[in-house]
Amino acid sequence: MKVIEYRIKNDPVRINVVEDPSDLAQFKKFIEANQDLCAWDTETTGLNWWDAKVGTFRIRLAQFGNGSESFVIPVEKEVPGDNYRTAVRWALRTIKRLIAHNGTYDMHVVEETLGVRMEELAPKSWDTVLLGKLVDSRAVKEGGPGHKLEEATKHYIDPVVAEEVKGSMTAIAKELGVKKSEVWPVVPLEHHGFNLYAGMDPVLAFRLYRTLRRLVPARSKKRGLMSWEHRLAHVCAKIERQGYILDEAYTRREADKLISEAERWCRVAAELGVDSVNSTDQVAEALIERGHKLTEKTPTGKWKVDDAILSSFPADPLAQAVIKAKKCGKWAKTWFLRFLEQRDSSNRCHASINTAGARTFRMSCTGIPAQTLPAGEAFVRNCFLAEPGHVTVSIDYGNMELRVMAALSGDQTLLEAFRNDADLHQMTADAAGVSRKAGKTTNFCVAFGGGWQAVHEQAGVSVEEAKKAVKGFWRTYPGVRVLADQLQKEARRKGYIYTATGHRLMVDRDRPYAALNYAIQSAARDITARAVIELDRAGFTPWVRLIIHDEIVFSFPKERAAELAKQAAEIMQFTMNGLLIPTDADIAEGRPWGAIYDKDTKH
DNA sequence: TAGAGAGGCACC
DNA sequence: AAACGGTGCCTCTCTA
Repeated sequence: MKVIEYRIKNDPVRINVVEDPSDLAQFKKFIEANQDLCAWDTETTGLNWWDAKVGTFRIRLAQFGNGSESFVIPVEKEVPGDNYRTAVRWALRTIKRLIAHNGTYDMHVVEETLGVRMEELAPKSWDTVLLGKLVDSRAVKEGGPGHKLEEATKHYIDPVVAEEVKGSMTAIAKELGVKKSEVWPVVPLEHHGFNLYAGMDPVLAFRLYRTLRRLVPARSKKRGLMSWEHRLAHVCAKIERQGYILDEAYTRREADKLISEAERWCRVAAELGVDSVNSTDQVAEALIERGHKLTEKTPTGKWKVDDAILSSFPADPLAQAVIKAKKCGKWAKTWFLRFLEQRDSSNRCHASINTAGARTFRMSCTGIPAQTLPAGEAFVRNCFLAEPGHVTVSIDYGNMELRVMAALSGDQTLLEAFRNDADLHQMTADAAGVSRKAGKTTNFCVAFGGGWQAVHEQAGVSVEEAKKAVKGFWRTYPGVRVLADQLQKEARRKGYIYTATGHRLMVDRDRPYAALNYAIQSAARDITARAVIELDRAGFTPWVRLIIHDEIVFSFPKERAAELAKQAAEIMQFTMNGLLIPTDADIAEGRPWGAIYDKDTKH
């Protein structure tokens, strides 16, 4: 056993690094003594846990600890009897309460590499990222504590420790002469700095747990949010695990087409003097040289050269080439090539779902960036297929955020409009004496915390019409005014608001108007989250593929698709303060996700 | 040479 | 009185 002595402020910390199977006796003693509550973590070769089957992803270390002592187990090292791996499996199953920082990842790791199912661990896990979000959901750049281990350590424990831990892997990479992103698979298991870094993780997670638990607002606790958020995370981890089938042939074909198209337009641009179409500086300079007048600048004083500006020179071959080259290149790399790179050995892509990603707790999704795929068309969505013999089904909420606004405010006119299925956008337009477009944009802008300026820019209507529309909105729906004022007052007085479900959301002092949107957005997220949990209870999770704000995508067996869609839609729909948030199911005729759009366009 | 910031563009 | 909320990700550019 190698022992590393460390200090957090003045508290001694002891890190025991197992060097020989005979050291495991001491480890087992420690686990037995700490089995009621113990923190853990893993170090791995990379992030793609789904590649464990093909061996390009491996677990290297597993660590367990409390606030003052930890053990580092070199699981990657092969020893007779497989003792290290057996000991880790035993520890994970013996500990009654596990603490981890972003534990979903580690659960994927040990499931794929050690065969410990996440179903065994998730129900007894606390995740310090989720607890941190409940305390303060803001990122560092938003003035909050942040949620990475280093950030949370800096904010809640000790900045010196955070700096040393954060800096240690950078220093090791430098020492080994590799990039920081490449250090994980090559750093020797017994490297002192690596052992310190690894051994400190569970110690910090344990300390964070103790601190954060106390700081979770009483109201959130009373509403059961701690366990509710963990349950949601568990369901989403199962969705990540099963993944979504990639249509490899289609994806490759479309990628190739886009790449050659992009190359063709890049050559045209190069002949006209721009060899880097994504460089706004170059493009601006070339356009000016070609005699065009640029008028708009960015906030930092550079020439603005976006799609709208490029499109204003329809006769210029350079502008057109830049538009096409950028679009094709971006689409190829962001969607098609990325999916091909990310897929596992059985051609499935695994999204990474951050169940409380945004400061409003809205989920965010990477890997399959489901929330930013081009909407309303099949092109990119066709990369993903329902299982063989299944069809894609998409169920979404109708007018979710506006209905939530109505339900939260209790505004009688809005509620009445929704109950009668009235054309709300026309209603706003008529009440304000403006166009339908101005009315529709106003409805959304107000829910986003916007004013006439936003309506003017987005709807493309005159300043006068925009002002008239916004004024009309507040006059017509006075209940929303009351709600917005209450929330702003609360935000100004306390610096935060509580949502309908009991989440505390910090509001910037200089942007109190954002409170209305936070309340709406967060409540809407909770309705979708509730649906995800209820669908899981009803056994639907194996069919869930993606969650996209107000939409859930399923792969249902073809013969049962209509029946299952109906059941799922009923589970998802929700009555909030007496107002129904209805759901609508789209059943595709085939396996590709995009087929739901083909169906629409046929009619 | 990695990381951060900015610009741009995809979405709810 | 008025105030546009929340994301992911690619590329270029500058900095340390």
